[in-house]
Amino acid sequence: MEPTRERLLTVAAELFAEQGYAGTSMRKIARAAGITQAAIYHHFASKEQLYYAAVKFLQEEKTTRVTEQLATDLPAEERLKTLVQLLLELLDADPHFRHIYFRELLDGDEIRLCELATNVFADLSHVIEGLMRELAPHLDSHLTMMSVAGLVFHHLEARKLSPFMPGGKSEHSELPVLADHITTLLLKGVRTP
Amino acid sequence: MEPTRERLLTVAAELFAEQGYAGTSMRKIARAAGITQAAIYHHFASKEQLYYAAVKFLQEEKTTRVTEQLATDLPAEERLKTLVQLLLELLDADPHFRHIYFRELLDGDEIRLCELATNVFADLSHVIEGLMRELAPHLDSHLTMMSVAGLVFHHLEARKLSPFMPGGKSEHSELPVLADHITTLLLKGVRTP
DNA sequence: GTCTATAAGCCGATAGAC
DNA sequence: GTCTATCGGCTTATAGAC
Repeated sequence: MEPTRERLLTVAAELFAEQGYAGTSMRKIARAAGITQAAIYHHFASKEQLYYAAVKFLQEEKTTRVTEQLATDLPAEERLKTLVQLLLELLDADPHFRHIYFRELLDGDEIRLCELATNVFADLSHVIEGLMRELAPHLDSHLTMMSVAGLVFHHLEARKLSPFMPGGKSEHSELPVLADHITTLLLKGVRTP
Repeated sequence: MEPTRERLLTVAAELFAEQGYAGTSMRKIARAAGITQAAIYHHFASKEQLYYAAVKFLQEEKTTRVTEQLATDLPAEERLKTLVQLLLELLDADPHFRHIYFRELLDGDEIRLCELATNVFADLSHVIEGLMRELAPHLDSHLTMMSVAGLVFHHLEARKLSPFMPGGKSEHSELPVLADHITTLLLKGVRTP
């Protein structure tokens, strides 16, 4: 791919993730990419098309590592631990992807959400759903998978809010602490010591 | 309160929740409120002050019902069921509040998140945290409380995405189904049938 | 492939009449 | 308390030179 086009996609994805669609102007993107605003239109027909392309670009090659590391013959409980830890690391390292996920959940129409599910989450969600079916055959594996996603995404994103909530401590932002909490909750619930 | 001011707060809260801060213009708000854009400035000094006031307005009297219904002498497990069900109903009925929560999580600075935690969530979060401490003394009650919030918020918001994810069915959008799933997961985890 | 220049319109905010 | 009119600036997008 042409370097300018790729640079545009990179900076656009960052800005859209940080400031949202309406909050990001073509001028900001151009300045961050080191060209003028008019030059963007040589690469993309409109702001909306640039947004779509940037979101798609941000999503590529995101899920391979997780699916690979889960294809082992370890017991299901161990694979769940690995899964939660990897998801936390992956999404912690990529706040832009996380933010775009939330923004699409809020603003995305059916078409974009369908694309998100099929193009980005397809492999990963099937692996998670399969693991949950193996681990908890008596539960609805779709809902269990969505619970895993909700726990990971929300705990990571709520670290900004967490210090102001009752009992919030700085350790609650550490990934191993979150991983241990989520894994324990999923495996045993709140009742079993 | 003057009726125009209250109408402004209502429509502004809706628009900010639906389209975000940058995506909502003073002209849109004015049109929805039935006055001209300039007239808003008689009631609020700036767009930012209107946003703060609208968010605060949306948040008032949101938590009283939950805290009241949890102040019973039922066993802790029953109170958890009631809590999850009430939270789901409350947040399902108020998508604007839900969206503002996510938008503040993404865009809010420390000051606004601190205000959110103390002005809006204070009572409710303390009640939930206390319940979780009673129910699971061996776990970190802060993290358990944040998990409850994450599960409820995410399951409700992800209903738009859910149909495109593996195993997604229309029943997964029904509140009793979600309530049962979340409660079971919290109480027993995924392993116990 | 990038530039300058510009069109056409929306933005937040203000001034002043009523 | 709401209006009309307006300012200066920013927006997306296009035209045309290089």
